[in-house]
Amino acid sequence: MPHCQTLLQTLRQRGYRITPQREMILEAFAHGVDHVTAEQLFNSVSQRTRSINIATVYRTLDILVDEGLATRVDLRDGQVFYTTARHGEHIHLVCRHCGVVIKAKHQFIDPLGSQLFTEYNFSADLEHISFTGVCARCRKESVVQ
Amino acid sequence: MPHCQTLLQTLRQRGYRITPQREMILEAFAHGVDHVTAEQLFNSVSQRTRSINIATVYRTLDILVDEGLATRVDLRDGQVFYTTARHGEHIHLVCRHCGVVIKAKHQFIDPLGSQLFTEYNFSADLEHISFTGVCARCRKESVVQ
DNA sequence: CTTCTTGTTGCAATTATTTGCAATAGAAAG
DNA sequence: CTTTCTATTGCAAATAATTGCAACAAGAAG
Repeated sequence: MPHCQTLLQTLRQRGYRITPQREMILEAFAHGVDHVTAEQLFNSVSQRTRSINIATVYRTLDILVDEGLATRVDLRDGQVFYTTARHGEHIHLVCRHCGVVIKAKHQFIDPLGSQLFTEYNFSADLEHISFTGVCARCRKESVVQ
Repeated sequence: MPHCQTLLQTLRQRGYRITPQREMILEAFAHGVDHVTAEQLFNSVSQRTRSINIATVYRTLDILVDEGLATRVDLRDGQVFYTTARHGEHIHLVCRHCGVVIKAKHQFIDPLGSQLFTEYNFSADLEHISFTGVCARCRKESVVQ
């Protein structure tokens, strides 16, 4: 079953209505690249139909995030990206100096997830976590702390 | 030495000019509450002077983040907060369902920081990290995954 | 103290995101 | 299939955040 079908079914199960707009947004979202912005999704869907509004894209993405089906990734300089669980789990290491994004092995974060659950009864969404910091090159080049 | 003086000195050392606007913003930032929005800082400084512009607040906060002196915390529903390193290290657990924020012990994340440094030579900013997820109550009440 | 360089500011315009509301249309029930 | 309820949409307006640019001023140099 394609990933977008999974998303649609999940939303339906949770009481959301499936509209043509949502179908198209979810299809573009699930089949697209790793990270997309709301704007990119809107443009993608716009090529197929005129019955789509940027507000609807934002609202649909909000639902996905609230339901844990997507993650909002703030990769520096204000650009907000969205990503699905489909693209394999990994950690993003974002350099706040040069903006480079390093994909790190996800396993490093597993112990943390367990601890947060045990200690705080909190189920953290760690599928697509991202950390900011300074990469090796920028640390060498400048006196950036 | 007050925290705002430390911030000022650090910025000066790194080649930034110290303007009255920056002094006032940093003082409000360092002496204020744990988390503030750009808007709140602007209002705070506005009470003292008319020589302040919201754009300057945003630009100053951007510098602080780039320099690792502040952290941008996206606590759900679009509100962006900023926090300094002064307020003790801790992890934020933000429920994506009800929005509650739980402060967790910071020590849980230390091993991760070491691993990222060893494996990727990446120096992650883990002072004020925040994770989204679902809190215990919301997990009980609904069928939220 | 004065000069000079260039980083910083304020303003206004732009872009990004959210929201209120009336019209529309899923989907459950008959 | 039709009705009914109400979630969802599109639109326009509101709000949040960013950016270009000319005027200004911090701070180094003399």
